[in-house]
Amino acid sequence: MALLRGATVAEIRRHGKQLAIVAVDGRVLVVQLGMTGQFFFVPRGSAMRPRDHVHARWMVAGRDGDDGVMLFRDPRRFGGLTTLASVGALQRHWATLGPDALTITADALAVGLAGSRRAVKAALLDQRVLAGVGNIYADEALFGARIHPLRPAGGMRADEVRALAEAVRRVLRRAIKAGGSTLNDYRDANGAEGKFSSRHAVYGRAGTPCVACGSLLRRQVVAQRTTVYCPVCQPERPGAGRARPPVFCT
DNA sequence: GGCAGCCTGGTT
DNA sequence: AACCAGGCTGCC
Repeated sequence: MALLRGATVAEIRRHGKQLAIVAVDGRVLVVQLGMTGQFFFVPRGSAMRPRDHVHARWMVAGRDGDDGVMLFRDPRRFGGLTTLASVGALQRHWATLGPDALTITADALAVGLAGSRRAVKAALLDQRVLAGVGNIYADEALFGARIHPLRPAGGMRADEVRALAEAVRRVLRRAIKAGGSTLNDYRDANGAEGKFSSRHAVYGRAGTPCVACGSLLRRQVVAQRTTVYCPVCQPERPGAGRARPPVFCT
């Protein structure tokens, strides 16, 4: 099945980190970028040459004459393109995902974390619990909520779950506004880098001072992923009594 | 639950 | 040459 060949795009949807291009005839192309997948738009007449690792290309005709070629590149090939026959199939496909992280509520997050003894960071990365958070933003959100990544997921106080849900929404909103986090590969469809990496509070900053308290940030593998946190702001054993307000850096 | 494995490229 | 990386699946 051609990947939407001949289709007119009706709408683009997103849930968590998955993208869906819905055609007027009902076909759906589901896109998972993985770690290095990217869409790249080459305007007609552009001198840009397709680079390596192009796995799909679409000739596109825009409404306002912005024609060109849309490429799907993915050097590491962890991403994927899947076609579905209908929006109903898309809904079933996405039923396996948890609530979307951009709008996660404390109550919905509490449901996902309840009863689990695994590390809260592992739960945040589990797309069935929460859809849309990866390694960078899991660390950033945990820092924002002052929660140690190894705390048992089901052991959060209500105020901590609330702070964590807020931190997830906030860090994602701010990252999106900055165009995302470019470490090496990430670019938007016009080739622009994301500027949020320079504002990471913890990710990629192990061994440097915490922006909130000055303690040296610690690196530790959690849930098989590199994890950076502040051992002082994010205590392994939460202090009994009043919680300090979450700290966000700019 | 943890973990290897899928790939390539950049860094040490 | 070895190690590391933004994600996810499937096997123990």
